[in-house]
Amino acid sequence: MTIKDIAAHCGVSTSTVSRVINDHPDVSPVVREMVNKAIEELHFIPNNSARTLVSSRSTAIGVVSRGVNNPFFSSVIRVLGREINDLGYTMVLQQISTQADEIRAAAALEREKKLLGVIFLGGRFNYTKEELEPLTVPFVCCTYTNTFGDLAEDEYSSVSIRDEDEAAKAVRYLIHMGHRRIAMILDDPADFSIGQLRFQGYKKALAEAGIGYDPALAVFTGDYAMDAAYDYTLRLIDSGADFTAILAISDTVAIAAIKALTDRGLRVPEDCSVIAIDGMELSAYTVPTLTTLRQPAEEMARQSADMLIGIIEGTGSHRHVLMETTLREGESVTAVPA
Amino acid sequence: MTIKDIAAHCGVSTSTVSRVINDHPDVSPVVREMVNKAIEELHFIPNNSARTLVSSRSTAIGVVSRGVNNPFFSSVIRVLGREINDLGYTMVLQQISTQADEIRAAAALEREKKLLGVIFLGGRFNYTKEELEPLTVPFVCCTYTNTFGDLAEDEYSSVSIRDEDEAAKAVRYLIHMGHRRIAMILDDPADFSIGQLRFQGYKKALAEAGIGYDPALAVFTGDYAMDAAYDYTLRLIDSGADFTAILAISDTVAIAAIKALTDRGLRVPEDCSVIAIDGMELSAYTVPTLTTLRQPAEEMARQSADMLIGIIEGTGSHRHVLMETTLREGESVTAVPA
DNA sequence: TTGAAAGCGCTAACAT
DNA sequence: ATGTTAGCGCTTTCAA
Repeated sequence: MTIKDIAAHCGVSTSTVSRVINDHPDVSPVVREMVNKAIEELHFIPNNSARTLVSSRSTAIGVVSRGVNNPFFSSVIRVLGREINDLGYTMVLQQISTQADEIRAAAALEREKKLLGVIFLGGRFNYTKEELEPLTVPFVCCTYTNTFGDLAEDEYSSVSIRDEDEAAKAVRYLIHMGHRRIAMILDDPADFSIGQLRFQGYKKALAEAGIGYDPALAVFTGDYAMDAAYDYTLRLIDSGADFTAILAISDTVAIAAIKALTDRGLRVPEDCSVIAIDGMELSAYTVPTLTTLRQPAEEMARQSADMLIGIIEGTGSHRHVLMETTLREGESVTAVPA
Repeated sequence: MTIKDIAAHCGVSTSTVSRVINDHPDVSPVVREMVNKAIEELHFIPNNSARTLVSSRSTAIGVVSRGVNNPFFSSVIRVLGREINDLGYTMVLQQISTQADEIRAAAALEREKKLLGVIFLGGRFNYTKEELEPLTVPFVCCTYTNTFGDLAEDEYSSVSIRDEDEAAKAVRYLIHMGHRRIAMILDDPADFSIGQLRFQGYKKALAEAGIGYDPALAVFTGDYAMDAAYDYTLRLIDSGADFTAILAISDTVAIAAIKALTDRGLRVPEDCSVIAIDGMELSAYTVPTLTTLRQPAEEMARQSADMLIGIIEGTGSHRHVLMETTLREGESVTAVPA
């Protein structure tokens, strides 16, 4: 079943059928109607490869997700897939490890799959112009932005939260609840990524409140793995450090931390409060439920896809969207007895 | 940069270049070497669309995942993506709701994207030959098999666990621990799917042990959603039903159930034991950690992809692989005091 | 408004 | 072992 069959069936030329398929003007309503009916009846689906070949224009949009075990990304990817499909494109998903280079991966993918654009999930924040040369299609950073790099604002798009501010917000909330000895569990304080920004926010909020930063309360696990988060929290406790609250960089890290606290006989939140940033569904059902700053994952995904496709179709331009988290109060934070 | 440029650069014909690219024999080592070098140097990447068009053979493998919120599937999809890529194919992912028809989705995808084959995640167990006619490429059912349908064994592949047996195993474990009043929380006892099979296993194990099946202890939530699981568990408790243990159909359902028990002042496992089937990483860090039958998600994904590609490449044939779960003992099950 | 015809980049006979 | 050639299904000038 090809465009030829439809043409023959309708007694018109293939070009006319092509025009109908591509919504070109210059086709009489009668013919258009007829062709559309034939397409419908004969269940004709245009050959994507042929279209791509001749117009050298695919429908592929790449999604490069770094840090494979992040459940937060799962929901983002789900929405991304739906949105990309609904708008008539195809998602090409590539999941790479935290160690891998997302730019290289995207550049290779771009050439192989003729990508129209790329959405990055969980990349670094310090891209340089030079580094990005191999990538010739527009891209949007989803859940982060190029804080530490030298990219111009109009060279890329981003959808993110103010990581520094949000972490500060979490700490302020703890301080508001009377906590002053606040630990933080994160991957890496100097990774030019989310960890670094949130760590800055943590220190900033402490400073604001006149609380000195105590390195003994900053725990660096190297990644977002739960086993590491658990182990390092145990060490923090066993070190004899004095703290009444913990800010965890993610919900999963928080859950592991709560487990560690519990296993050492500390009650959450009575002996130690725990707050995180993410807001995954599951953490609303843990014991205790997690108090967390909820990122609007679905909305961020939708915006990313829409923006990229807008740019691809020439109807939009590069923008930088900042979203807000919302505090989802659970049972893991309590006020410090005066 | 096309095959022509390479040909010109090397002073050979395009067919020779094509042969090198496609690893055909009949090329002298010298020429092959030269062409490969040129490809390398000129950073040539063959145009996928042209290849697909002319050979009417794409590299696309469809993955249709039903039941979008299943975190268990996330890890399966991750491995699927990696495996499919590594073997030189492209994963086309389509996530559909539990209400949607995976066969229709796959058939549409097959035509649009010229799929070579399909991997189904979380489909129904009762396909009929007729129903599958629109799907003309080989497929494998991952994490389930066509127990209730009329497909011949050599018409499809599957990688699954013995759902009935595994559920029975879980119940036997509880019985072994001294429990006799055992509730089960599942989606639907007659969905021709995992729920139905595991429910049968539950009843079978009870019968074996001479324990009567009590409908008051079977909770049907309609789906795998955590909020429903939570609500229905509350109702179970509030109904005054008498039970000392719960089998949950999945880890997430178990976590929601534990939350409900806890919120009603029941301690897990002292007042009620909970066991589940899945074995996601996160449930090893909940309070209490979940006792669960771990499904080998990664291995199941790998096998599914390898089998399908084997069939596509003509080196394998349809098979039905059954995997075993392993008991991951957590803290959510305890023996009933004698 | 419509049709004829020239490719898009590649593969696979078929020749040589 | 290598080259010649005819398309794959579609879009897009260009001409009518």
